[in-house]
Parts: sequence; structure tokens; C-alpha cells
Amino acid sequence: MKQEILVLFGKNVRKIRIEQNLSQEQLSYKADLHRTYIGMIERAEKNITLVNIEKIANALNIKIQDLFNDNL
Amino acid sequence: MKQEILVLFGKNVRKIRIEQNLSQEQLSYKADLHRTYIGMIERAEKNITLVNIEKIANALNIKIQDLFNDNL
DNA sequence: ATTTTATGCTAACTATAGTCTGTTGATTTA
DNA sequence: TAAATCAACAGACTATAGTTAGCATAAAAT
Repeated sequence: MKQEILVLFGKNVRKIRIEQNLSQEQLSYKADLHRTYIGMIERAEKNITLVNIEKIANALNIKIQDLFNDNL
Repeated sequence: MKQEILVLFGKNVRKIRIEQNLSQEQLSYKADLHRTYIGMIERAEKNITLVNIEKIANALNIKIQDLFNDNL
């Protein structure tokens, strides 16, 4: 994929995940998603659906809106 | 589907679309999506992907974040 | 009254999201 | 130098998102 919106989203997931000292695998457990899938999202290789967007936001204890911040 | 997050999203799309006096069909042109698909999204029958979320936000001239407001 | 506009709904199809296994390489830890 | 942790990546599979045509209903417009 590599569309800009997916890149923005993926960067935000990675940034917040690392801030919380979580590995991709740990986040995947919390979000009930597969290990490799988190990596694909962070690399903007998949066009994520809304239900999974929410799962990730919940796993990171943030609002969905926070995953669309575009300051960096 | 009918998951809560899809219901919230659909309600917001409909609300803003009507505020702007657009029919589903008119919005579908602007967003480059099919007529019936907009209806399905508003009725929370499909789990929309991020790329299409952005298309709808752009067609409505709003930010993606605005589609996740939960006041009404 | 009938034509037009708007939406709901179904069903079938095709494109792709999402799952899962396994391999590789880098880094860290013992 | 192992052993363990982490992430990138590939490939194959299954589930479902997204497209499209068509029919039904209701309301507004002519």
C-alpha cells in the first residue's frame, strides 16, 4: 500500500507503542491481533479496518483520534 | 456488523452529510465510492478501511478525527 | 396522478484485509 | 558463543471489505 494516511497511522502506532515500552508482540496480545500484523500496520503495508483501529487504540489506552495526530 | 464503533462512525457521516445538504449519491461522487456503499457505512453494515475513511472525510471537508466525535 | 429523487435492502462477485507459519538478521543478555 | 528477544519479510490461506446491478418503498416535485 504505502498511502500517506497509512504511513501516518503506522508511525503513530509505533511511536506510542515504543513510548509505552511494548514490543510488537506484546501489543498484539493486548489488541488480540497477530504478531506480524502489527508490524505490517506500522510499515503501512495493510489498509486497516475501523474495528482493528479501535482494538489498537484500546490496547494503547488512547483515543482513536490520537492515532491521527500529524505533528511528526 | 453493527459494532458500536461502526455505528458511531456511520451516525457521524450521516449527520455531517445532511448538515451539508448532500444526498448519499452526491457524497458518493465526491468520495469516489459507490452509492449503496455510503448507505451501508451509515447503517454500520460494513467495517470500513482507513483509506475510505479518509476519502469520506475529504469529501465532507473535515478532519478524520471529526468522524469520531461521540457527543450525539 | 405520475415522474423524479432519495434511501433501504438483497445477492453475487472480486479484491484485498487479516491470519498464520516459518525464515532471516540484528541486538541483547548470560 | 550461545541463547533469547525483537522485528522484517515472504508465502499461502481464509474471511470479509468493497463493487455493482437490480428491485422496493416513500416522499417531493411537476
